[in-house]
Amino acid sequence: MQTDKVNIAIVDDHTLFRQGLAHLLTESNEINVLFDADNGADMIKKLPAYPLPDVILMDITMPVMNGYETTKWLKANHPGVNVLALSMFEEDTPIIGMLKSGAGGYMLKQSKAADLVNAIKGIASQSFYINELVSGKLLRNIQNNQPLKNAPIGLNPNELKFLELCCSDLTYKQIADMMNLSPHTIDNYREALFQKFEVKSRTGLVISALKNELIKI
Amino acid sequence: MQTDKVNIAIVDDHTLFRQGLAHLLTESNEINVLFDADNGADMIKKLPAYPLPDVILMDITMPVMNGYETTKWLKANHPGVNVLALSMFEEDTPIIGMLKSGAGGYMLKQSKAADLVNAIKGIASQSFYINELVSGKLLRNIQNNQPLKNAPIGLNPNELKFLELCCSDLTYKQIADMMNLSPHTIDNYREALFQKFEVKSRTGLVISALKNELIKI
DNA sequence: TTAAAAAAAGCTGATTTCACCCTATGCAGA
DNA sequence: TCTGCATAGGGTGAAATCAGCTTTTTTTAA
Repeated sequence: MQTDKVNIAIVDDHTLFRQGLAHLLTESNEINVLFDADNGADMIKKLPAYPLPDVILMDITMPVMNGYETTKWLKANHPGVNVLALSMFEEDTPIIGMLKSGAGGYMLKQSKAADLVNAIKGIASQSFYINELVSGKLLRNIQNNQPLKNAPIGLNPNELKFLELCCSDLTYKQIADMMNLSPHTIDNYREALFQKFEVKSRTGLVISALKNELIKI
Repeated sequence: MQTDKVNIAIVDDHTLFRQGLAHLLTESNEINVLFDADNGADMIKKLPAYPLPDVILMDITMPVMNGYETTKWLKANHPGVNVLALSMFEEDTPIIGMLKSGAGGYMLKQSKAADLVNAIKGIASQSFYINELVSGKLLRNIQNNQPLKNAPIGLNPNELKFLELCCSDLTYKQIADMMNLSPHTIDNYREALFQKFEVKSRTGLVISALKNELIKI
């Protein structure tokens, strides 16, 4: 019946995906899509105009305000709203990162629609939804009992800026100039990021950053 | 009326996107989605089971068989079927590349649904659909009258394999070992690809390959 | 079968990147 | 006040990467 429907919102920067998903979910008759938004900032702007959603489907990499920040904002300002992360990648970092930011579940865009509907219903009723993908990561996290990337998203604004400039044909020297910093300082950033991402080359860094949905190309 | 509907198929490896889009387009009442497929090989398998589509919406980067190959196969085996490329990027290379492969149009996944419906109807009736994105590229192609990347997709299997291995933490030496080639030969590939992509570093190469939808991470 | 083209392998040197070493400053908490 | 920590800056040397050119082998086409 109408009143039992789960009210959701969708935040993703690809219009066709977002609107397509809205139609797909609406057809399930168990979900009501209140609104959709292009990115976190857009969502914050639209939020007051609608009833508070039960669940928000959240993309991670988006322009202006990404999924990590937006989820943290939601938990600070509307702790009752549940967040279900939607991503293309199944790396440790974005999964743990989104959960730590406050998401109650993590689904791949390669999922089947029925599984997504289940996840939305689960998260609406229990505030979390642990699928195999997530439980596997959590289990390994415990079994290895080393903290296993539980704080890998801690990038300061300068490091993030550097990371973005890394994804280009620019040399480190050129990046240093663009950021008005000494090449040595840039080298510190490089060093720090190599350790955080456990990579040995700039290329590895770029690939990791993309898979961890920290940057967008 | 029913019989005027445009029959289409959707080929894309992200299930939620593909199915969402199918629902979205079905609602327009002008489009009938016959079937969808995970990649080119899957499409070829499913094609005989349905009436021949008027238009096929084609993603570019897909596992097993990508959009370029699949479009070429369609033009060779079912020249009457129109292909509309769907991509996240607006680089020259994939646009020109898909058009050369035989696509009749090119749309971004950031497009609005109404624009996509227009493109589908246009391509169904005229076999092509030239939006601003495509016409701009074509115009520049003529104005600069240098061939402007009209043959940038010409990678042999070894180069493609090398390109994929480049998107990692591996050193060139390790790549040479994995491909059972001398590091010097690898250096030749690197040199050739740097020229084709007009880049000066391995990082630039990786970013270009991703934007040109030649590889998938 | 011979010439041309392409692929593979090689060399050298300049530049960039990588890995470790260090110091100084400012700020928060014990 | 002292300590720890994060940020910023600096230096050195080894390794990897980049750029350009040459040679050999294989394939293709005339």
